[in-house]
Amino acid sequence: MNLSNTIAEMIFSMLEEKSEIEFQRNLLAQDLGCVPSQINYVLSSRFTPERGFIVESRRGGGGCIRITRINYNKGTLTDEILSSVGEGIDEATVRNYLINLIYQNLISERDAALILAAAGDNVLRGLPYEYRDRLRAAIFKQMLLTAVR
Amino acid sequence: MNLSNTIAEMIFSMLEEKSEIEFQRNLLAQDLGCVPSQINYVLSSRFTPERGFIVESRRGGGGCIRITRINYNKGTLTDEILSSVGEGIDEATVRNYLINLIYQNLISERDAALILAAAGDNVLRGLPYEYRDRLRAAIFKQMLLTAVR
DNA sequence: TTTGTTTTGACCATTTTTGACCTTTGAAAA
DNA sequence: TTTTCAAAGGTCAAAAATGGTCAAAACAAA
Repeated sequence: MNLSNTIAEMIFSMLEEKSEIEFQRNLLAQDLGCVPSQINYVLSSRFTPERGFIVESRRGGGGCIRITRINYNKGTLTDEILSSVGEGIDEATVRNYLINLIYQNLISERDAALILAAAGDNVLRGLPYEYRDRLRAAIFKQMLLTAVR
Repeated sequence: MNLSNTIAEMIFSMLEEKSEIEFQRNLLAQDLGCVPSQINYVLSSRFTPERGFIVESRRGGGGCIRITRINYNKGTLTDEILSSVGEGIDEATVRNYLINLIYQNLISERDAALILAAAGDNVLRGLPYEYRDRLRAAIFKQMLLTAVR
């Protein structure tokens, strides 16, 4: 077993009790005997939106990292969307997903409108082509998680 | 929790009773066990116009600091935000506006969470620096319009 | 061997904390 | 009335406290 898995398991188990935890990166790294940046590696490789986690952080004095585990039922549309939307997605596909999500009562029409406001071409057209669908995917996943929370 | 947040909370709670308070910087600093200039730091980082506060002060003997909550007429805040957010905006400023909007009951905490999910650095960090704040402004405005509609 | 994952560390960014030095104001002294 | 000075508050930059990024090196899997 490698270090990263150990760290991940430790964090998972913390998240089993509470769905939201907070810790200091440097302290945790010290406890685990690893360099601080390894914490980031574990977070970005395992605590992703695709797996239902929201990671936030604050720097500076009193800074910390917060991880929230979002509970959604396995096998639901939410689950499927999060795992199948990859690096990029276009607006039409987002719309289709939204229609489905509303139909299945997983999000409200209002939520859908907000998601489309942020992830629609209207706003993203301001970006160079290469970034558009990638950013759209990131926004969509993050917002879906937040909405389903 | 850091000192600045503690100080901010103390001031917030004073402002809960009256919408206008006055105090002496040095006395407050002494009570809190911090250097006087830290009060200024808290004021300028948390009691900003974006959050709906006006800070005034008088030096010299009998001097003091006065903090007032801004009163908005219905709809004014939204208009004001929309017109004052220019080409770009950073995350801290968006957060400040959101706090104000929630306090004024113009949007729900849930809406604010959704807006931050889309307009936060978490997602926008994937963009080159030059596009970040510009896109954030676009997303924020578009979502705000959708949320208050 | 090739390719993907993990580990490390040097360097970067952000936020908070502190302290030295500056400005303004009112009142007492001249 | 003018001068002086103590009592406020303000500014700014350096230091401290956190967390983030990125690429190279080490390792593992195919």
